[in-house]
Amino acid sequence: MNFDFEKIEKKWQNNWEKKKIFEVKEDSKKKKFYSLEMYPYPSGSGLHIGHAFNYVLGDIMARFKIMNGFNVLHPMGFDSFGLPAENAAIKAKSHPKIFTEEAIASFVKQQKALGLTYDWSRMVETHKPDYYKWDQWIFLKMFEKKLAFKKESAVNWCPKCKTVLANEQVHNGKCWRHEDTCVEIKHLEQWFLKITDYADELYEDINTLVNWPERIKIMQRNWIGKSEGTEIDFEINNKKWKIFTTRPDTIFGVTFMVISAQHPKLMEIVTSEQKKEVEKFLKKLTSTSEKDLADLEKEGVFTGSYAVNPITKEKVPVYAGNFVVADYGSGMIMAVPAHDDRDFAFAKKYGIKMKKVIIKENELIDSVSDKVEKPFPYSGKLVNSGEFTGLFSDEAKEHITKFLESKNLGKKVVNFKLRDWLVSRQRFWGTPIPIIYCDKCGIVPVPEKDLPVKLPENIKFTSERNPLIDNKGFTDVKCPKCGGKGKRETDTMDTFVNSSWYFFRYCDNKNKKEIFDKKKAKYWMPIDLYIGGAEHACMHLIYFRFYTKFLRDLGLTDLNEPAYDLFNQGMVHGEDGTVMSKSKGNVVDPLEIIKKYSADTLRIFLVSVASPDKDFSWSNTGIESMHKFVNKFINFAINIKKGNSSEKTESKLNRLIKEITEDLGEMRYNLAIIKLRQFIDFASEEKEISKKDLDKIIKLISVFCPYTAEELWSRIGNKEFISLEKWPEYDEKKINSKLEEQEKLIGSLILDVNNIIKIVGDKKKLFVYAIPNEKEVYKEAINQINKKTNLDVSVYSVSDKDKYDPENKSKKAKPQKPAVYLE
RNA sequence: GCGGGAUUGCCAGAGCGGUCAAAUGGGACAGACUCAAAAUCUGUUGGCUCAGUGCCUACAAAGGUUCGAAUCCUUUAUCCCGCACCA
Repeated sequence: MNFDFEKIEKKWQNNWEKKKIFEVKEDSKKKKFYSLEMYPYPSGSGLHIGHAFNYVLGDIMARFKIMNGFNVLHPMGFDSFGLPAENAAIKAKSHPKIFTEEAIASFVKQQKALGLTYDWSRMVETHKPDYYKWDQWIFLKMFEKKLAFKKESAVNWCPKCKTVLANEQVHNGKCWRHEDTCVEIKHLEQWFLKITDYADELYEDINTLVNWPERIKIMQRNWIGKSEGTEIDFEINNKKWKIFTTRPDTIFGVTFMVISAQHPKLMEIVTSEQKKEVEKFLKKLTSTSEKDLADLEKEGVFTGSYAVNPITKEKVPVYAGNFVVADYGSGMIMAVPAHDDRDFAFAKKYGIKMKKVIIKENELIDSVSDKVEKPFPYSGKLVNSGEFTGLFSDEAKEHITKFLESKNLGKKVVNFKLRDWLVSRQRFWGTPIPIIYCDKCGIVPVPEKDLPVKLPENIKFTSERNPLIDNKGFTDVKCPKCGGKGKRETDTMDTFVNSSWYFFRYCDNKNKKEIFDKKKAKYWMPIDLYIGGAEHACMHLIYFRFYTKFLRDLGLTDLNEPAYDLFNQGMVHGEDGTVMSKSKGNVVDPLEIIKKYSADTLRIFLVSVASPDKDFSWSNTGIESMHKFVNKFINFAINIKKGNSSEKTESKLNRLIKEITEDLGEMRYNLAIIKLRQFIDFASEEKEISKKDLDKIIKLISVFCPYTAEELWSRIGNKEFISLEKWPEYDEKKINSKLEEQEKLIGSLILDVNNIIKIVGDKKKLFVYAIPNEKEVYKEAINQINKKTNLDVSVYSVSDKDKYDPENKSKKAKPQKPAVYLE
């Protein structure tokens, strides 16, 4: 067989490219489908098998949709700003752009090899000024609306990345890029995006994402962390201080207060007598900050001040504590040691008194002792709570809050765990923040007409710090307001900014006048199917929702959400079942696989092992066998005689089309492939098949194996690209259930015969005794039975007088179960 | 600690109330072809019984719901993944 995969792949790649068949335009007459895989960071080590899996999943859907008449937008781009390229450049004393563009070229080459239906004319590269210009533009819009702002706060600093990180980029106290590196807490002035303004909407709209995986939604809900409670004013030194609590029903149990050690106004509370103690404590904190945060014991120190409980008017001591989060709520809490585990631990340690105010609902008030042996942090019935005694927690929460509201001492509020997004990075290879500092005018945004603020080409990585700082050509500018001396901001933006809206730019990537054309975006958006890994649940997948909502508020889109359908693919593990890693030596390189087998073999194998949302392990024998199947398919298509299809073939083919069409729509690629294989096993045994049916069969495989399909398609005499052909339709009427029924009967007969042979040993002749009306079924199948059993077959009806039946087996015959005799 | 998800035959992986001793692939074994091998094809692959439609034990473990459970519920165990002092 003359089928050189390498040549064929090149040939069709070229043909597709020359004819630009995957380039698309808006067409209001056609239904659109936006199929998107998360764009990669173009790392120097190239495309790995996980990328390949990701892209193939999306590509199969894209191809399926194209063939079903959709106008399919299937673009690809690169998240090409970022640290690895910068670090490589520092090492080689070069420019990150060089590394980045080399890496992109190699990515593109590999992606093209995979036979993907990308519209390359829409490629987006975030490190190019014509892209990041619009990052800056959005930043200015946010600045205008006070959503981009600068503030000093305690921030996460990764000593390895030498930059600050967003909350989302800190996992277990470590940097997301450096599992072995604890982040440090630094107090710095940094740029933030006010994502918290959208917290409630981001939280509530999760409910509209019906086609997102449940676990991603749960993760986002946890991350945004909406909780409803009460804000209460406590008086400290004649000033009101707010606290947030979800348990206002325990307010009679407050025996102390704790203010966060990081609270910016901590010192206002600290009395002069306690100042030394507090400062000692704070020092100790910074030295422990590098320890594993999770194991920190609850510690604190008395501030010297007392707070007045707004309801009981009791005076309770105020502590500074290490376990109170500074920027959640108001950074201060009311402590109820009898009903909270943490408060209990703290009170025990410092010998603070406790007061029981909640008991179990079924306990009697009088029978309860005042001693607190362990905290009871649940809802219950109030005791020792003045006029509220006897109420259940839920009603008490309401009544107490109303009471406070009536006295103007508190109110119902909603709080979120979500923090503002820290976007400043002290690194070179990112989007410059378009801000100029002027001694006279302060913070001045770069005027829109001056965008983009370009990264200089001519830079030197001399010291450890961001080379922008020492680049006078970059930093020294005139103030756009007063014309005086100004200095540019040298921090760049988090790369997650770039990826927060790239999917909009695909809709109109060459637009020089606007971020994108509203009409074009309206046509293509939202993303119909977004495929990527689950690791972005609380980073990219929150940010891109935030940006979409912001763009909507700018009037650039009507959408509340960028993607209503999200799919998380599983991980591809090494053959040993563990995560692929160089050190384990179990890495599979897609390029090598393509070379050894073919891109089609790789594609179809990747989606054949398991359901695409599940992790699966690479298998060398598995890909081997898939390659055999691809070859078998080719042999079948080339060698089968083109004539007429049997009724059985037609029946099976129509059922196959029906089922595969359903499976593909639901992304059950693995099941579709099984059915396709079974069909080919069957069809290979057929004498001939009609050209029309063969066409359909090749179309079915084309979504998995596009190169092979194109080649076969043209070899059997078709002119157009199969990639653009119409998906086959099935004819329900051709599905012959009678034939299917008969096949089942023959199958079970053969099973029985084999079973008997297993027991009694080899035989030569088979006599079948069917009940009269089934005789014909078996008669028609004589050849088939013979082929499968290698026996000389005779078929009788039980009522046949002249039948050969020496042991009188025929009397055992039943409907659907003929009697048999072997000799 | 909290919250998700998983647990199927030698392995991988379908199945998600009856048609299930459980698709499909890999592996293993046997057979056909061949001088032989590779490729290809066929069969077997829980146990017992047996010239077949039978019985038993089975889908992590134990209970439960049901006429009926791999499939639903409860508890337990193991594994994976997220969040971890958010008041």
